[in-house]
Amino acid sequence: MSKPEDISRDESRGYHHRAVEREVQQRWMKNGTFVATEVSDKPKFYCLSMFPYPSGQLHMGHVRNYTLGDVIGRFQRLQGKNVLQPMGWDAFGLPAENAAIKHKVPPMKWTRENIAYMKRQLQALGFAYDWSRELATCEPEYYRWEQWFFLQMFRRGLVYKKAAMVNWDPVDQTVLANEQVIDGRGWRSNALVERRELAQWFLKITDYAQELLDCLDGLDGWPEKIKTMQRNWIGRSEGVQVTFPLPAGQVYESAGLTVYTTRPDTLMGTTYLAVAAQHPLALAAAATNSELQRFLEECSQGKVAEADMAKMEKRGMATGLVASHPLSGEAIPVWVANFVLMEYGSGAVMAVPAHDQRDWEFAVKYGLPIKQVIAPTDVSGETCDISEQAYTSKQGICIHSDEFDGLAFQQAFDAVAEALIQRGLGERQVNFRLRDWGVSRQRYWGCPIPIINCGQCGPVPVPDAQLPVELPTQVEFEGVGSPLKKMPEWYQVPCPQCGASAERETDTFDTFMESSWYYTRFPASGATTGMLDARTKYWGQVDHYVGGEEHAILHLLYARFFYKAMRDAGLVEGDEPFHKLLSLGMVLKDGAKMSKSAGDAGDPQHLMDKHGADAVRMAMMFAAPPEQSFEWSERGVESAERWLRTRLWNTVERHLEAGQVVELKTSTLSAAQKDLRRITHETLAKADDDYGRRLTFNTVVAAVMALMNEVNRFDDESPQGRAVVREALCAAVLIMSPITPHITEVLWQKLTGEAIDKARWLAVDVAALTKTSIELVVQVNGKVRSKFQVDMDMPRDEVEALALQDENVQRFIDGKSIRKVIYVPNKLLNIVVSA
RNA sequence: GCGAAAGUGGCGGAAUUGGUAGACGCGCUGGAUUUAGGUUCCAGUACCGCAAGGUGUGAGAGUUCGAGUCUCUCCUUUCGCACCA
Repeated sequence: MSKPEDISRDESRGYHHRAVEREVQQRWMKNGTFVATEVSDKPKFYCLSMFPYPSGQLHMGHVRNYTLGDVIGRFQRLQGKNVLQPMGWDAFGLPAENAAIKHKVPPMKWTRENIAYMKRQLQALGFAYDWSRELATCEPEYYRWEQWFFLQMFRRGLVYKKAAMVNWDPVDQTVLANEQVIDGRGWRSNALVERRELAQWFLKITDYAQELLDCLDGLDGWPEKIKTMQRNWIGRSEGVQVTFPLPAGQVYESAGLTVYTTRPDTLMGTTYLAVAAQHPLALAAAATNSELQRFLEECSQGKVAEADMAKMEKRGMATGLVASHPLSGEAIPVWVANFVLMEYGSGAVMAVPAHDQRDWEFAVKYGLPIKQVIAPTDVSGETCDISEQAYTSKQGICIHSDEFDGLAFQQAFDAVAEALIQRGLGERQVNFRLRDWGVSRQRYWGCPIPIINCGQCGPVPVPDAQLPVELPTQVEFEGVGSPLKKMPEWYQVPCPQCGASAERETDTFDTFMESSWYYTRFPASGATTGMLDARTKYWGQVDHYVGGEEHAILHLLYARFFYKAMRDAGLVEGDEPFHKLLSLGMVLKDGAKMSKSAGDAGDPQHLMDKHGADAVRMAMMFAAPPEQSFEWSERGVESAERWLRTRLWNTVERHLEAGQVVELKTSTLSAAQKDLRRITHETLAKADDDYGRRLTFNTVVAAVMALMNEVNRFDDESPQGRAVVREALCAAVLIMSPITPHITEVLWQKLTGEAIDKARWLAVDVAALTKTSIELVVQVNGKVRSKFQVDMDMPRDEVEALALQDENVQRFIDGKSIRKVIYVPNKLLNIVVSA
């Protein structure tokens, strides 16, 4: 047997990642190995990783994301599935504009160059993508269908324009969606967000709020965490809309003031009403009250982000108006309060200070009455002291509420609602926290909104025949605002309806639009006569979607909404776009998230050059389970390369050098041979489960390492010994192949003479898993005192007798009486003795 | 404040159904090979203890023959939400 060091020093036979990876990647490209077709008798498997923004170069977060996706896709190939794994580019977005301003590079050129570089990196990492389906969202042949579908939604009443208070990012000079505002700051610029009023296009995602909520229950393949976050975001609540009549003759002439409450059981405790500063009633009252006018200005025009309002002191002012209680007729004063949101409900609330903490604080501050109408029951054991804080629990019964006294929450809810309905002053209502999706952005580098604004006809859709509305790529950048607004040659067009001179929308879409439907376009790649085609039906739902947990709400909610809208337009089948979702933790470096927003990007290129793509992929998979965030350490890559070279490659080489291998005869194996064979098949079974069900690839690597340790310990050059080793090596290579596809492709060829593409996952030989003897653990009072080998399925009394003879066991039971003995067959015997 | 998840050696992590805690790897220690460094190979490596043995999964209780795993209280960290009426 040759010594290992001989192999590692032999330049011609040793593992050289560069040569191996280049050769294998060229073979894949030449053979079109990963080009997917719709003609197959295998079950389809659509495996998708969230496409990247082409920022310039890959970072370690990309490497993790795409390796995990690739491992899943390649494992499914081995399982005999017809796998589609496409890749594309989420190519619109702010960094291209920033680069244009900074380096005087046109955004299209900058973006295409980045794509070219990052594509080479992805190819060097050996991902099994069908590159024939590559797409970039900034190309007109992609976004023309986005414009087309937007107009479909427009015709179906899912699109509207309104002047709205928007989150204005003063640094990026753009509008942000609520989801893009984090702690009052822009999600990308981190600038303090201001409030501004602009005319905006909106998509009616709220039409689908209930369905988006309900369908979450059916998404068994999604992490509970993500579903919870979406549920909270949608924020469904059940309540009652109550109208407080307004006596005539006041400055605000209206029959009543409508509020929304989830606690109609506390209606009798209402002591004042509060409206938002933007509420029409407040504006009317302010018209004759300059003090109030100043207060409203402070509330609305103060550059205050919504999220900051939470920390603000509660402030308010009486409007002078008085409403009457819908049931008791009592006079109820109307106040303006800065904590009431115009955007939610009706922009007005009934204040019940005894049972709502905000109302309580406000009432205490302004000396408003506090009337308790709910009392804790004796059973609940709760106490309340209204002078200290509000009693907000629903565990209690009504008091001081006339005919409702004694009712519990749900009874009181129903009874009050019924009383209001009968008087025509209320109705049951379901409310959502979710708001419609504002999709207009005052940016250049995005998909143009296909609308022409005509002075006569209003907003007119661009006719389908004129799509796409192409974004001009020859533009001047001055740094602030959109260049489109300075290009009359582009925006001045005749109205498609009346022919009068009109202007194009110069706003572009939120880039979340592109990523809301790209997964349906890969199957229909290149279709020129429609957004999608029959191939979309073949590939259907994405079977496994892989991406960062930071997209839990934004992207995943929009994509679900789009899919339902596409379904209702007859474009796709099914209700949900993503069957299973793998939500990745982040790759951290010195505590910072490794992604585009965090500066230091952690370019994997030098690691790939030095240690090879397989080593980088393996180190990434071995570091931690997918859902967990972890701090990246480059040391693991060196160690992965060492393992691939010394433990895997050299061991296979050594085995092959020793010559031919005879057929394995499982019936005549020695005990040691059976042991190795058992470990081989245990490893296969574990890898199968970890890859397919648990999605823990770190433990797959660990199991193969343990198997190879066994192979290296196994010293048996007999024909059957070598046959058992051959089987172990084949298993190790095959199991590793989704993670390290290059080296394993070469080794598989060497071991079997066949291409690994033709290989199927090895079947576990159940017979090989059986043991003839096991190590039995003997405990005394739960502490391990002895271990010995016994025959499998040895009867209890024999095991017990053996245990009681054991010297060490005797020491611990000596002089004590045995109270009971627990026997777990083939595992453990616990002798319980008294002191 | 509310909600969710997580706390295991020097480090990353394993322990899947309540049954031997620390798999696998990194690092470290010793040895071999080497002119030397590196590479590679072998051995050791939770803590205390010469040993027998004892202790040990954030802290404390509980259930159990037996708890990293289940229950309760608390602490810490991370993430999400945050005047949503």
